[in-house]
Amino acid sequence: MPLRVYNTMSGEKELFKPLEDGKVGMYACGPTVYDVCHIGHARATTVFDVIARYLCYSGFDVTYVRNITDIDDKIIKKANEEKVLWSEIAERYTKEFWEDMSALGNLPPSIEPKATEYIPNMHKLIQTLIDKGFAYAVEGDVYFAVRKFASYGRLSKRNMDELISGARVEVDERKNDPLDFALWKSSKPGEPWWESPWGNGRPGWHIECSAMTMKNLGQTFDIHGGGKDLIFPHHENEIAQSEAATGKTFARYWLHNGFVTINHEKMAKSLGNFFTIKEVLKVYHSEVLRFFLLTTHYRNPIDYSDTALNDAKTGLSKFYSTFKRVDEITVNSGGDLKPSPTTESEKAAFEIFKGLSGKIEEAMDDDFNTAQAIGYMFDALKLINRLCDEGSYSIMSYGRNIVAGLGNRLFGLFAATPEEFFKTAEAKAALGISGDEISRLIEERAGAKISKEFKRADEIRNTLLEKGIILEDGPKGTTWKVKG
RNA sequence: GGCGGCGUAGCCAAGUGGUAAGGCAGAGGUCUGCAAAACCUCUAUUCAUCGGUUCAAAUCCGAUCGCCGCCUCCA
Repeated sequence: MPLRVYNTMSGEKELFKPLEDGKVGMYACGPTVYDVCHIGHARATTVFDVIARYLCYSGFDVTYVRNITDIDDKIIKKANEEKVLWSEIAERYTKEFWEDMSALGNLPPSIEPKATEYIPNMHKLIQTLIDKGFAYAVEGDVYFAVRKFASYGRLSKRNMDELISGARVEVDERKNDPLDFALWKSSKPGEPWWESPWGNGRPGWHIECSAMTMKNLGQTFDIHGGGKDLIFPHHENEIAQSEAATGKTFARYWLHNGFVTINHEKMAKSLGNFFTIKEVLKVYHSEVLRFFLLTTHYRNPIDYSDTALNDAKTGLSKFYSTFKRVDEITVNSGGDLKPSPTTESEKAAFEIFKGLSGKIEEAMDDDFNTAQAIGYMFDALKLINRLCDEGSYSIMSYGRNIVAGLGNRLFGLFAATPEEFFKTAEAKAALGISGDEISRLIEERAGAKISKEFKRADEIRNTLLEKGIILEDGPKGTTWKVKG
């Protein structure tokens, strides 16, 4: 099955064919490090992490570049507010970002360039644009002349006249045209600056991405990704300045993820309706958040709510419960469980498990349809449980390994052992009762059950249930978990 | 105002021409001291509405209604 991806540029799903056989160059816009990351950042990075994982899985030699914007007006503003150096802000939130990524199970990109490390590259690019007549310098600022770039607006599907008539374009007298954007900004007193041929200043927002992609991936590369909100003006401007400078196609496939919403409104700092990754991870296991993000197709909006997260938690727990169940049986039956299907039912199940990767690949090949892929994993899960009920342990164990393996490799899930997962999930649920107390009550109940004092046994179970603890009587005794 | 997108069961969500995946919640059953978990069965003649194209449409086209996003920093 060939991979097809939705390209924002064409507005259609296209057959994915990299520039160079077997190799993929991919760039995703990373964070501006001026504050802690919220769930929107979690989605974007998780989406492109999974895309990078899948491309690797598909056999491509992937160079995945994700930048860090470490100089920007917002960073300077924050530094002024706190009366510290801008670099201190950038370093602090870069560290926070890395912590979040690691907690979320996102793999580090192949290359993680920082804007400030590419100032000379930006200068060269800006000079080329001036030489070619696409840019002009005014009093230490350098602007890109949008009108000179004929196909401006192709990605975001707008034309320049419409943009002008939109009332929200800022007016800056020094620009030749209101749509022109800054490539280089002169520094005001007290602001950080770098030397340049046009005077001391700092880079404009868009130029860094062009400089970093060209240096790391070449003038033309395969995939450029980011949130939908970056389509205009950021990516439009990247295309303009890059293609004007090189005369070549910039990125060949443009991928954009949808927003995380709350009550169907975009999660945004300005609306104050955002949750930081760290806040959410205090209450939910990181894989719950990851699972939640992957159960909706990456281009669609996803609405964040406690209900949605709890549903995700229930769904993910179902996988871990099954793994736990299988592992206990496997350990009890002393290891070596090579799949040896004998009955018709086992043979059929064996074939289904063998075919699971193919089904999931089919889903992922269709513009990275993680939602459908996870649906197939649920089907397989049900089958594992049934085999478990029927005592077909070798096939059951085989299925467990297939599901856990694919889920881990493709989606970054199931990295924990079931014990770790439930322990963490329980700890995060902020119980009103200690683990020791629960253990004591379970013991008391076991005694009551032996002496057939079922009334007392039920009393204990109900007491715990009121505190959100569900007891499960299993072959190895009673275990407990937190109500979802 | 311009541009883009979305509207699928109680909720979430796949499906983009061939007769509605999956999850959560709900009902019944098996199992259990009773439960929980697991499994089995059931739960949208129908995909916002109205027209059109087609042998065939949730899927394509047009109109209408509703929601959201971008046009300013934004994942």
